[in-house]
Amino acid sequence: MATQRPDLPTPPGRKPRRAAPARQPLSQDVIVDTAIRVLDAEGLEAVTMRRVAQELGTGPASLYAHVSDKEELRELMLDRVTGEVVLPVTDPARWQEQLKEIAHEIRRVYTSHGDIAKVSIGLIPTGPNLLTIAEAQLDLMRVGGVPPKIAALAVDALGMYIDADAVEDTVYTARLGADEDAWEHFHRYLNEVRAYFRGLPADRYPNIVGMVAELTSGAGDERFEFGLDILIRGIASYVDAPPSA
Amino acid sequence: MATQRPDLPTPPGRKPRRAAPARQPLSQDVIVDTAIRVLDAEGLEAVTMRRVAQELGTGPASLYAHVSDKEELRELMLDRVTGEVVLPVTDPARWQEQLKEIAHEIRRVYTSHGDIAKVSIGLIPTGPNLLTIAEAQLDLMRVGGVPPKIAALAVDALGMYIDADAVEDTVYTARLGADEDAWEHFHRYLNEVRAYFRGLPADRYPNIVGMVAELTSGAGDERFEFGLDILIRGIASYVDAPPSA
DNA sequence: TTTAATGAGGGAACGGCGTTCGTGTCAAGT
DNA sequence: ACTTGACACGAACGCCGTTCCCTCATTAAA
Repeated sequence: MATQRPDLPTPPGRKPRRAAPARQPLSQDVIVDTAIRVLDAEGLEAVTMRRVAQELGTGPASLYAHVSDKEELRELMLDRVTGEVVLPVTDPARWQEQLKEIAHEIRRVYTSHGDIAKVSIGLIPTGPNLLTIAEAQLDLMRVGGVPPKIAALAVDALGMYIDADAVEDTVYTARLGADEDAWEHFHRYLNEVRAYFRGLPADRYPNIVGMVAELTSGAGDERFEFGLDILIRGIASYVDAPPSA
Repeated sequence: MATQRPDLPTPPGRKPRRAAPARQPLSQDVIVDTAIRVLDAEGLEAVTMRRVAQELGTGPASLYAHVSDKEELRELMLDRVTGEVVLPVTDPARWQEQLKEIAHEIRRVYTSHGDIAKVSIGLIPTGPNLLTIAEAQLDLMRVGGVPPKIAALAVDALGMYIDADAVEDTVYTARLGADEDAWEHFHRYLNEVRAYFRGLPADRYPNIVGMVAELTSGAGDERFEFGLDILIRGIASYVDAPPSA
């Protein structure tokens, strides 16, 4: 950083001011901002107290005045990120499509922020942004005629599916950093898996061997869409009466 | 440890034997065994190289002759655990029920082994035990008349759902150790969440406020069963023709 | 205007982590 | 009897989250 030179005596007529003359004053917001910048650039594992502090030109101890915990910082990051999700205006005629749109949107936001989905998994959503999303989903299912109990569980199941997919996505994207040949490595690995499946004993694993193509095909988007379709169909199967509003 | 005293000369007539006289000879199997014992007792976070080594009465460096990585150890643990899953014999008439039975069985095994589900998430299943499970699931869907492409994706979606549910389950079970009053703490927290939901502005979150009971009810088992039902219904909705065999 | 209280900032340290290096030790092969 | 090679492991490196405690700018009270 070299903003300080303690080896030189203070010149006369100049009071020895604080170390960093005009740095931003360190608040929860700027900490979360910085943490997300590190997350985007190097993944969730790189978001350590020390790293964030260093990025702000200070020591790790300074963060604990604004954030109680590393866990709290992670949850704050998640809430900040979920604020980027854009929700549609409920259209009763398209409730199933809109449910899918929301899922795709969440996935888009998650996968654009490294491994952040890992924070979401196994966390009861209480942040305002996540609540707004849940509200939109519940609204769509209400106008679609899904029974309340089913709708409540569907929010849960959808969330789990989106989280798990996003995590899976980023696991293989983030392997070996975001170097240019990460894709090549991934494809190499996928081909290894394919060869491994094909080479399995056909008498013990007839279905797997016979379905290698189906099991290993599908880029992230397509696979996600299919799984989503299964879920939405399942949800829709509970609809008895048409919506009233 | 103090099993050795290099500062004293070796007494005559006694060859200075190895430190530990008759310890088990350290193999990949005993390492995985020990790791799982720690996992069961104190959770996945406690499974560190040092901890496992200590449990075996040795240093962490010794493990690296049998296990390349902590990550590899985790995957070996997962594979060992999935070996406990008991699979039904395919009965075409009950393919949907049996698909559910498998899911429940996996969940039972996972939740009986601490946070092990965290390892499963975002990992292409290549271990023999996980492959056997996938084979059974594919077989059930084949006889059920589910199109191969859908079946392949369904295996994935089911796995994600089971993993995510098991993780969520253990997150709140494992909070504050497995002390006797962990449940009480959990219920206290759940009541806080309920009160928080009820206190939300009803104009912005009408559905959430109106569905507090549905959203926060359901012990793990019931919730899991409902989500599973949604998934199976979705899968079944793709069945066009009845099975041939 | 002076003084006292407040509380954020941050240097240093503690205990623990994954992993590597180099050395020691022993059993099997020659 | 000697070599060799695989395994065991003490020690160390560079990380980590978190806490202790002192410095010091700011602010409220006198």
